[in-house]
Amino acid sequence: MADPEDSTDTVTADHVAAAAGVSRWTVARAFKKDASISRQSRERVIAAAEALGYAPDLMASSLASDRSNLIALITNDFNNPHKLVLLERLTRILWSRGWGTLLVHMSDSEDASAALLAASQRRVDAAVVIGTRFDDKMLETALGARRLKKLVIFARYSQNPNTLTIACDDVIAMRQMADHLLERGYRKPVFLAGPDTQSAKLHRKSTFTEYWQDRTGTHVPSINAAAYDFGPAIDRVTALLQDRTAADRPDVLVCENDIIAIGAMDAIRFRLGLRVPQDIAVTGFDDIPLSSSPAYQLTTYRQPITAMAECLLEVLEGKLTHDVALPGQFIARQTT
Amino acid sequence: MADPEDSTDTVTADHVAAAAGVSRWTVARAFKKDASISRQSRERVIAAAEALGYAPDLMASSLASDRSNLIALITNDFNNPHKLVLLERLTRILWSRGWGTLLVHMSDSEDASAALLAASQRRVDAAVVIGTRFDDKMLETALGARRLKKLVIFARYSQNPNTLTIACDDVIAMRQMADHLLERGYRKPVFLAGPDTQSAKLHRKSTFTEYWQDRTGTHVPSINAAAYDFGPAIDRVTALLQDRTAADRPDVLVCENDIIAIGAMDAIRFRLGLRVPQDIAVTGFDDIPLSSSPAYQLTTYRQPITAMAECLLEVLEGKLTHDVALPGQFIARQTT
DNA sequence: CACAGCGTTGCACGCGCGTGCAACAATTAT
DNA sequence: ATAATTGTTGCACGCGCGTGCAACGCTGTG
Repeated sequence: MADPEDSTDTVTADHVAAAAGVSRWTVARAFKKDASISRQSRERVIAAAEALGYAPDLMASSLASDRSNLIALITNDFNNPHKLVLLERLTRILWSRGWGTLLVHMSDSEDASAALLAASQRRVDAAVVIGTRFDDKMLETALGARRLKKLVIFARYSQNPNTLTIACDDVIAMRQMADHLLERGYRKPVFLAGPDTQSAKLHRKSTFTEYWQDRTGTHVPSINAAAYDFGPAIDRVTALLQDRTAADRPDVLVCENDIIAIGAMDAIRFRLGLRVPQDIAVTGFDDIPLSSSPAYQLTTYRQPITAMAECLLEVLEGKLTHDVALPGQFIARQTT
Repeated sequence: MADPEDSTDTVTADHVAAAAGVSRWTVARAFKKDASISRQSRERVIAAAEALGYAPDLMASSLASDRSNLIALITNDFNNPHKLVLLERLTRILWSRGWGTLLVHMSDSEDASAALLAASQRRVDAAVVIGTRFDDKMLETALGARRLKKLVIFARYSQNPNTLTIACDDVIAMRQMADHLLERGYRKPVFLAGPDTQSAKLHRKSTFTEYWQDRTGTHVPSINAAAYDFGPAIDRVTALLQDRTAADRPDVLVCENDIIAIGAMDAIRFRLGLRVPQDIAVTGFDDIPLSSSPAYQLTTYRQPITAMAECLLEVLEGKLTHDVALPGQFIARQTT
């Protein structure tokens, strides 16, 4: 689709150098932030580059240096709309700071190795696993085989020592959530979690149940949805609640995230004919766009995605080398 | 995060060649599909590569050849959950065929140039604009400045001659939708479209209104939501319907896509206190996951994403050089 | 006027692999 | 047995740019 009348192929730094009457390396310097170059040289080069339509070839640059300015964004769970929010924020912020983002699909846990391999073959400077459950051991073997400079777990926790975690502070969040529920008079919560995995999980369930135990002395039962999706949540909640009398029901379903909470609400309203929050209250986590729609008005907790992305930038620049858990924002709506 | 005890840095084809007792080029051949190489050589090389943990450097390969096997996926509208479906399908299929996907955020129309520039700097083999409205003229100037091998418009239509369109066949789809509505007895549709743009739009509105005119002789009024998001759709539909008597209302809202249809349903049910479909019917387009939830049960039309992705592969491989519009699947649910 | 000090510029070499061709070995036909 | 054919292997050169160093020119001081 290139214009045939102008098939100068690619214009390289050499062409610009010739046009500007300098050497190729001066051209490179003109495009480098803090390079040692005089103002007039830079201006001449930039003008020549503009005229020729030159832009540095990042791929060749990656080969010559040992930085690619490429980040692999690895995820698998495309059912949760929250992923879209994460992807949007990360790509926008990363690109604005000069990082390219390679989107990699990790279809299943066994596939982690392939995903990491693909990333390393592209010379990425780091791989970021986004809000995704995966098996920690699997990850370790994958890491062993394919060497990556950095591996960041984003919006999830991992115990893996070769890994850096950037996440929302589940502990602060769930305590605030519990305080809110106690204040509103709820006394019989059930925790609805996603699929149970060995690791890289969230701390929401354990924090909530332990804190609730501490404050009230009562145990919080918990159940699992088969996937982080509303369908399985509907099934699980329906199975939990059907044939129960009002006295026998929980008074609030504390859900691990919004998409599950939305499934829970659908089950409560459309399968069981009950009302939210009058019959059963519901809370979520993430504050996905749908949660603020009039149909749901979900009480939830918003992750500090932008702040987390800023942390990621610092990690990429090597300024940050330890795990980070950031507080988000509690959002009370109509479901509690 | 690399193991310190094994800092062999990167292992190149030369290392494998030495280990296998062949030349570097034989190593390259071993990894090439239809290369001229004997079976035992290949096996020796593969074994050596395995032992050393070698995988070809795709970045260096791109530099040497003129193919990067990289595709830029350009999008801007991260509000629509359908984007997540598109991204998931495309990345999965493309990676499985050896293509890497660079996710690029095109924040606004003026930014198209920057997005295309970023893509070209990474030497992408093609850029795919995904289900996104954009200004066609803007795109052309951007194309002129930064040369790309191929530019594909995916899930949208474009008149731009330098562009290839792969989309769902809106004409077939909307005629089927209209037939369905006529059959069910609806007679007063209103078309709810997204923001009005000059080009790269969809053919849904024009097809529906023209076909309806042909079959019934009546004009179809149409309105626009300010964005492809449920919030603006709620506002627009509320403004349309409030203060109207039942006789004065449309009997069906034909929406350009599901997320707008869901906003329309929310407005009808929660703002106006009416029922779907008894008071007003609603149709969508895309069949996003939420549309099948018990809360919505939306009548809609599913785009043939997998088939479209297959077409994209053929375009990338140069086997296909003309626009494609593929039929999808009509899905009748409870909102009509 | 000479010299140090500094800002600026040029250059050899290499990053890891692909292309196209030439040389070579293995196989078959004459 | 020799020549022609096919299959297999090796290699020079280059892709576009970064790194580190050496050389250059300029200013100001003794």
